Amino acid sequence: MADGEGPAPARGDSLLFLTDEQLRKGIEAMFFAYRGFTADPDLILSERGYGRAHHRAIHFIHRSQGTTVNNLMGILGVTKQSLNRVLRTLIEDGLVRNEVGKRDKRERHLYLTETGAELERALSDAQRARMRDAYRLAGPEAVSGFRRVLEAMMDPQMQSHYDALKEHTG
Amino acid sequence: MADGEGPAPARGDSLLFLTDEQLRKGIEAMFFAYRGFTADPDLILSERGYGRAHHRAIHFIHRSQGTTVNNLMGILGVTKQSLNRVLRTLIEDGLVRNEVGKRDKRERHLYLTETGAELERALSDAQRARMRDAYRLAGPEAVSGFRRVLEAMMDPQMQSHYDALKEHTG
DNA sequence: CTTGGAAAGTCAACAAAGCTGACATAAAAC
DNA sequence: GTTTTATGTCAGCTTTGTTGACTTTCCAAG
Repeated sequence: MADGEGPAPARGDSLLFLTDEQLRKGIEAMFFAYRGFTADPDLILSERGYGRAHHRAIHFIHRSQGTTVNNLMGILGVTKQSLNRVLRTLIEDGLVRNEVGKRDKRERHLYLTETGAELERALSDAQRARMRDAYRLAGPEAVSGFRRVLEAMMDPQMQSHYDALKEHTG
Repeated sequence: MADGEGPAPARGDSLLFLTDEQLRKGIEAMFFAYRGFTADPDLILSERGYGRAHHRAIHFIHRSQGTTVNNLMGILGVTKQSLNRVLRTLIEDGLVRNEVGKRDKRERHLYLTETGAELERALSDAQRARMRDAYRLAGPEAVSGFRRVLEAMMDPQMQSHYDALKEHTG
């Protein structure tokens, strides 16, 4: 509560003095920013009768075309039943395609259809625009700091999902 | 898709070249990090039969003791009915106190009781610990970048709620 | 070849937390 | 004295999560 936003007093090189107030600001920043982060896609989604759960499924199917239901469950951290409800509507609506595995026929590999890819583009265009503007406003040095803190905030499990595609795509 | 994580090529001073891949990583970082961000409080809350909505109410009542229902609605961005359901249980359980306004008797000012403050401490201790560890891991320069990007990502409305307490508390 | 277990799908029931709409009361504002 | 504001409440609906039970398919190990 005491000194708040003043220049963060640091000891040594990487040891930080962090007041509860500074931490609280970080916590609230996450809260308010996450709202902005989802605001634009939410609008597009609600126009088409979908919700955030559909967005997440679409995003990660796009990111890893051919992924399985099981894998998607792990990434999204939801149950089979919860995910299935979302996938079923997306398949029925022709946004997602369901392909029986060749090696393992129990698995269903998930792909976006052209329609699905269109929605994905609309959603990620909006979200990327927001992210790009924020990056530009914050400046180049801020971007890497942003990412570093977020990565350090993840659970190790999620870190590995996050890292998964680093090798081949970035 | 092309060069991915390589050193971000910048043009001029504050103009950034941002590939879709870099932006996608930022988007996913937000997604996965938010899960870590809420994981610890969620555990504590579920032990006591509360949810995230209760946490948010408790947090912002603590932050601005004596705030009104109307104000809280604005901060949380939910309807009166939704907020009321949460507040009612918190008041019934003796975590929040409800005081008729002195100047304007229509208003109810909200305060945490001692029990409420205890839960708030448990929740924010956990959340601050996570935030502190992330900050320490990411290093001092990362922290300000983190905050700057998040602030730039907020909707202007939310920015003002976020800034509201900057003046008196930091 | 049989059996055990994994992947997927489905049904049912439930809960948290959001929404709209309608309505009531008290008090402030005009 | 009428209107508006702040709050609270009732009812009903939606989205998205949860358990638990059960089935089908099929890989893999015995």
